[in-house]
Amino acid sequence: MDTPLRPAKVSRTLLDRESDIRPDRRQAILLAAEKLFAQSGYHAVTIRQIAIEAEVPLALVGYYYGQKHALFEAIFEHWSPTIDERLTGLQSAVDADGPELLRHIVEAFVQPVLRMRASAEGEFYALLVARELSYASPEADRVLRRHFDPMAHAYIDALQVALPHASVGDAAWAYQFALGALLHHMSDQRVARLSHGVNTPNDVTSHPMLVRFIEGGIRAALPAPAPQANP
Amino acid sequence: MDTPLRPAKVSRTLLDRESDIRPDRRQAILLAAEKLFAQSGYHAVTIRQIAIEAEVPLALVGYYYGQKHALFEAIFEHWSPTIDERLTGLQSAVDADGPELLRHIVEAFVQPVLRMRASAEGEFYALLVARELSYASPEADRVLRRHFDPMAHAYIDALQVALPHASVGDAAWAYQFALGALLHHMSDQRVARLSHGVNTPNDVTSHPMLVRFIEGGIRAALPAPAPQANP
DNA sequence: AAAAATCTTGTACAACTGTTCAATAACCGG
DNA sequence: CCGGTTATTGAACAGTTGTACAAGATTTTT
Repeated sequence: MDTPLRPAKVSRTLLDRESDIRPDRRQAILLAAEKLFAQSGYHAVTIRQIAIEAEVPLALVGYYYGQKHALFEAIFEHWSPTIDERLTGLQSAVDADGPELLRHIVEAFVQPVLRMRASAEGEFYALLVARELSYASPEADRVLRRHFDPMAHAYIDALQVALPHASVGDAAWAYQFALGALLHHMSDQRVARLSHGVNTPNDVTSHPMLVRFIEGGIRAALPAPAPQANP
Repeated sequence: MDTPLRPAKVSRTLLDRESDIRPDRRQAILLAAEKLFAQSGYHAVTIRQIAIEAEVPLALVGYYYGQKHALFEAIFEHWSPTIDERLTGLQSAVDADGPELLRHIVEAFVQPVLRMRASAEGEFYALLVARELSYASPEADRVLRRHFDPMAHAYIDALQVALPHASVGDAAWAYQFALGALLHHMSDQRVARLSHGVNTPNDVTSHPMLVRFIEGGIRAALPAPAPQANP
């Protein structure tokens, strides 16, 4: 029933020497699970596949993470500091205020995710978030409520600061539209095909386009009396 | 190896009497699979669950549809006429032309899907499309290429007609952003929670907001010299 | 009514699933 | 070097999975 929760690291004298003496197989399992879950989905991946990808024996997966759904949730627990970073980044944008507040909010919304998707470490986590959290499964629901709902509320509140005439409902709709554009941009693999090879999935020129799309979309969707003074 | 492909209906004398004499268990299986696949995902659903949902014995699923992936693809084959309808709807919008062409294209893009999501028959199919086709699995890839790529190309071409200064790449990015907003709006189940109960998933007031979001987003994302004459 | 085609069903199987456990090895502070 | 903790491993378990098959029931055609 009770599986060893992070039993190792605390008793090691020198964490720096870990990589010299023994490879960190705990993290290897987490990375393998992250990659495979992102590529094929939670239920399509077996623990044996994860063990093979991580190059560890099967039983070690259960030793470190217990049941399969605990391994799934451990991935999001591992990345939860990045959510705090996103929240502070949003807070800076809101505190700065100014006439271009909405654009700064959108940039704080989009850029950390795009950077994560482009990095080698965060590539599969970004894919995982985009693909796997849309289901109404108990696992996805728990992850959403625990890790992502607070951030969503923060962005919705920020949108209302930037657009005072928008109601909570309007801001929530706008957030949902923006989130959809962002998440689909993470996981889409057709863009090269559909553009006849012109676009590539990680093309940086798409980043400012996505920011303008979301900002312009929000301005057009919400009934704003006068977004920029023009008397 | 070879399973009976639609063996029944052709030999029936009166299709109208079918419902009187015997229930259409073939369609019951398809509907059950559609519902369960949409709710939990392809790999999370077992053939036994489908059989129970359809109230048929287990072996009947394999009798009608063969292997599991064939049942999955049969769902999209069943709905393929709706894609033709969307294509003709887009063609009408493009043919009409006029100064508000972009808005009509966006409406032709959004409205059939929203209507399908709101209907009792198409509810789960819309969910299925939004959730299950983002993976790089062989099944999803085949469905995308066969059923959805042609429609995507048609919309990208239409966007270039409405915005002559946009390149193929620009139009493809815009289509991807718009598709993301639309698909996430189909599958999201947090909107009530995030809006503190103000919004509901099938609230019709969100429809014009989504249209304005996508149209305004495209206009802002793409470098348009003068979308509306204003000398 | 006989024959052929189609539909229905219980049952079985081999492969795979997540999970557990006892035994062994490695490491640690003392 | 020694007890105690942690890590590692192969093996096995019971349950579930997709799929196939033969036998029977029903309908359609001849």
